[in-house]
Amino acid sequence: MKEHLEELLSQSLLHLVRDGYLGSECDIVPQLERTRTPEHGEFASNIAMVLAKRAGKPPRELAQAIIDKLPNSRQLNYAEIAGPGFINFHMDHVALTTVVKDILYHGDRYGHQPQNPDNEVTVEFVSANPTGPLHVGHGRGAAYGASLANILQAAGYKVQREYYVNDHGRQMDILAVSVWLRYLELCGEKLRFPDNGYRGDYIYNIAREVRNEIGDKWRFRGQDVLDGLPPDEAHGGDREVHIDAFIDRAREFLGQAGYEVFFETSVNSILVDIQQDLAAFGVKFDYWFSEKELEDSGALDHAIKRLEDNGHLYTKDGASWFRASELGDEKDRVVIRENGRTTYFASDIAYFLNKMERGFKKAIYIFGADHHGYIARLRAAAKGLGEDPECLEILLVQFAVLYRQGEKVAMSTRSGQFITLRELREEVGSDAARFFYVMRSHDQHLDFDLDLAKSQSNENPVYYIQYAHARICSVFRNLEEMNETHNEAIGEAALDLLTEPNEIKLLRELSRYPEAIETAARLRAPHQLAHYLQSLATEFHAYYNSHQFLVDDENIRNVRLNLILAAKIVLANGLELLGISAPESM
RNA sequence: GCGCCCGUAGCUCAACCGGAUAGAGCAUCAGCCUUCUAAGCUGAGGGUUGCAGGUUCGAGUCCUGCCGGGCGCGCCA
Repeated sequence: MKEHLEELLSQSLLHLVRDGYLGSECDIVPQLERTRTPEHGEFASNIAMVLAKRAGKPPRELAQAIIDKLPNSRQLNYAEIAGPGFINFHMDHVALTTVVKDILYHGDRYGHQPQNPDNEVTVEFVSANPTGPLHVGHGRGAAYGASLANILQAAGYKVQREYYVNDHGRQMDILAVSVWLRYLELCGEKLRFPDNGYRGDYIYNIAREVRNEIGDKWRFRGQDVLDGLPPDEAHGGDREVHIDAFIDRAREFLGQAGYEVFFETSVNSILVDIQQDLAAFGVKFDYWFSEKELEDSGALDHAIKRLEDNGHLYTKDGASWFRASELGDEKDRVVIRENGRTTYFASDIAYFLNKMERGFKKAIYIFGADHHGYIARLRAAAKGLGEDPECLEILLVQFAVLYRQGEKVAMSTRSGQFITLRELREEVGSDAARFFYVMRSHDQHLDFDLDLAKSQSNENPVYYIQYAHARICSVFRNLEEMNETHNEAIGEAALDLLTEPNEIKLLRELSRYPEAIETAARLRAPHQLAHYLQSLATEFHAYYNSHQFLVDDENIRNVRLNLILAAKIVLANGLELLGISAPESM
């Protein structure tokens, strides 16, 4: 409906340009937007006010000229000037009822654009280090990323969902050592656990796993392990120095083979856990990208060489630096350390280049708000690589702050004090959690009241939407019990009977779905879809309460069934994109 | 100190390149189940969009300053 109007407007403007009314050039795309109130019709355009200066005419006069040149259309009832120069478009009834036909015809494809293979994007999200289970902070990124990816796909993008696995760095070493220490404890050794180690219960579980596999093969006397290590923070030392010495000690005692057992088992065990967790949350990835792979495949060297060739690297203090400050970052960045190892940032650069070389037009990154420093850094990297920085898009998801009994819940992975995504899912359910996470704009802080989510889960807005879907299903069940069938053809022939105010409002809402998808995709705003579904459910519930569907008159009955079937389809489509189930009954 | 994000109803939040009378839910108050699921519906009250300027036909939205909150500023990952 909107597209049709845009076409009409463009033709009118074209006429005016040809007649010399608007001056030489007119490349302005007509802006159409939904009106706030029905008195202003379905759509309004401010085009006359925008072009008034250029045309040298008062806005209202220009508006009249535009209206005069509008081609005839049976969908458009009339257009009128309002206020300072708005053009309000009042649609014909047939334009609204056609929507029902469209929806029943297209089914779960309604409102979704055909996939354009030339518009390929990669969306990277979650990418949490495999050092522990996902917590509720990761949940928001997961829900947001998954929903956004689905919405982009519905809007016609070809989407690849990626998870970057940091299976390489020092944090992983700390993890392996933490597991080894817990393993020694299980063997009966008494050791002091480092301040900087990972403390969660899951570390014990992995240690137990290793021990079940290989018994006491890697047991050493606790005293020998600790002997001569620099003091930990609690004893007046430096926790980083202490843990690094511990890592060296582990490599020394365990040897290459033994160290790998702890390292690999830890990473794999946690990764599998994360994968299962996300799958149960309805979040699927097309590609789990391994950081280690970057080094092994030569992609890392390749990217660094590209920077070098482009003249963006220099050497200082034995390290290799990227001249990021000349490309918009606040300071230069090390890519190869004095000790010869590449930095985490070097991997980021290589990964981005890899994405571009795989042919993506756009690489979308979804990061937690604490990563905002990455924006300038990665953009500099893109420029340094000679890639278009416009291909890089970083979306920051603000923190979800948990509240329990009115108190902020403190969280830290290292201390093992966090609420896991799994716990949240089990407590409030996947559907409610998915909805809560995306019902707010991603750039807003999210207050997640656990007690409220748990105790009052029946009042979650998600149930309101699902209930609308279930009610419609119930109507059709009742129809069957009455030994009646729904005849869509009769309904379609009777579309002009949909004249009740509640029906008009529902029709209007249904016609807005394609626009909601388009807006949500363009603004990277799944919450737009969440809000749309809420107001669609509102219109349905209002209709349900004011009119009977299963009436004797077969024209009215069937046309109303057509309408609510259309509503059911759109509700299910929208919920699907948000990763939420559409139950047949509740 | 420097940088990024945010500030809208009692609470949690919407408001699509700057558009018309700033909207929902929760909470509060008053109503609606002999008929398709009351996890529902109808109605009411509730606002100087943090403050002060500026830009223009028009500002919650853009610019400047201030106030308040969050986060970030490693040869960490």
